[in-house]
Amino acid sequence: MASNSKKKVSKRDVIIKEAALLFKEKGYGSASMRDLAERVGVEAASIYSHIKSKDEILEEICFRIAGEYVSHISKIEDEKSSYTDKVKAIINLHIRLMVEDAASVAVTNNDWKSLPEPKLSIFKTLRKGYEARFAKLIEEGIAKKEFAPMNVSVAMFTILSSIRWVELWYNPDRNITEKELEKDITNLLLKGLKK
Amino acid sequence: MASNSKKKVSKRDVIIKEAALLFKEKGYGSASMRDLAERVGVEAASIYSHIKSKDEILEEICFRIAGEYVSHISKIEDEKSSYTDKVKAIINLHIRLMVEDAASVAVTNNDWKSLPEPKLSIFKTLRKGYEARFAKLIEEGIAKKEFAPMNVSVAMFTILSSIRWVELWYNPDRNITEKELEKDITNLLLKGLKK
DNA sequence: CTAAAAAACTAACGTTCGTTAGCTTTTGTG
DNA sequence: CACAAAAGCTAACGAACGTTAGTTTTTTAG
Repeated sequence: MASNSKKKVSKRDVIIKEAALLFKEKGYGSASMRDLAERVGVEAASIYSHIKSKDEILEEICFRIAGEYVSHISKIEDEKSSYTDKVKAIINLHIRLMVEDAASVAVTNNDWKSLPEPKLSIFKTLRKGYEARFAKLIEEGIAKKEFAPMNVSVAMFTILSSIRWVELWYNPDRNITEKELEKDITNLLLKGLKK
Repeated sequence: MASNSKKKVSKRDVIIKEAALLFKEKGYGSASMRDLAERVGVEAASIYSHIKSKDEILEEICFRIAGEYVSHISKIEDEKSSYTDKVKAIINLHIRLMVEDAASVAVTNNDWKSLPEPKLSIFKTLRKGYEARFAKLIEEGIAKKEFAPMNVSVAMFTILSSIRWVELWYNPDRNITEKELEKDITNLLLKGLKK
């Protein structure tokens, strides 16, 4: 019988998804291809029918997530809204990505340092660019008196990293919805920013 | 007699300090004993004159940091001060530890998952206990109307993880002092908490 | 149904890993 | 100075690692 009805999820995607879970659990350096193979239900060597190397998996995870951030911040910059709403949109973006794809976000946060050159340098540049654009929004918000004067880097990094805990804590069974989570975190962080 | 706890910095301490830097840089699983030996200026096998295993180094780092947190929160609980000041004291504790021993704190945050059982379970219990005590302070602060009503877990984890970025960013050469850093972060987070 | 393409398997490669054994050198103490 | 303890060295072990080669099975397409 036909095993695929429509657009099927490729085995490659299954491998990368499972790898994200594994890397999150054990850390990239401590996770082996044989661990991964077992989870996928296949011999270790068979994985190489779908991917070129272990490094390639990490690259794919990190750059997909980085791409999500970068593509969304462009939209946010272009919106005709207050800086408060722009920052709110960034916070919501980070929470949504974390909730929707916790494993990949966690791996990107924790294991990007294991990217091999030259991908490591490219990733760092991407991240630095994203941070610079976020910082600029905060800076302009301060200039327009929407936010209180403060060290822009401190504000930005505090906001960015304050969302990381969600990875360790959130799971859909908890009696708090994504919406409530967003509301509470956004409120907590925005009050601190406001003038 | 062993010159362990006397005046001089033992080689064992040097090894563990260097290991913290190495583990922070590459991640525990990706760092090898030969990497570590090279940094210490010794052959890999010689390290085993001072420590029992690679795992033991990770344990020592994680439990020393965990101990710092636990011992300080007892003092903070006992102080006769407002809940605002208690939370402020916890934030300052986290910032100070991060600035004073960035590498060990980073390793504890990133690599505790690699602790071997039964140490892993013990560590988790320690951390859960610490979090429960911190949460209780926030809860009481809300009850006493010092803080606005909100989800206690969300507030606690947001505060706890918001300080982690300092590891990636802070270095003594930056033109911001630890005091300024403390002031800005504390202000940002406390305003969000306040009623 | 057939044949090619894709994906799985077994086996093994060369490396690197954490660690041990056994010997030599350095250091601290009386 | 004597000499034991501490700390270093070289060599090597077995295990695990990422990965490749070669073969067989499964899936896909005409």
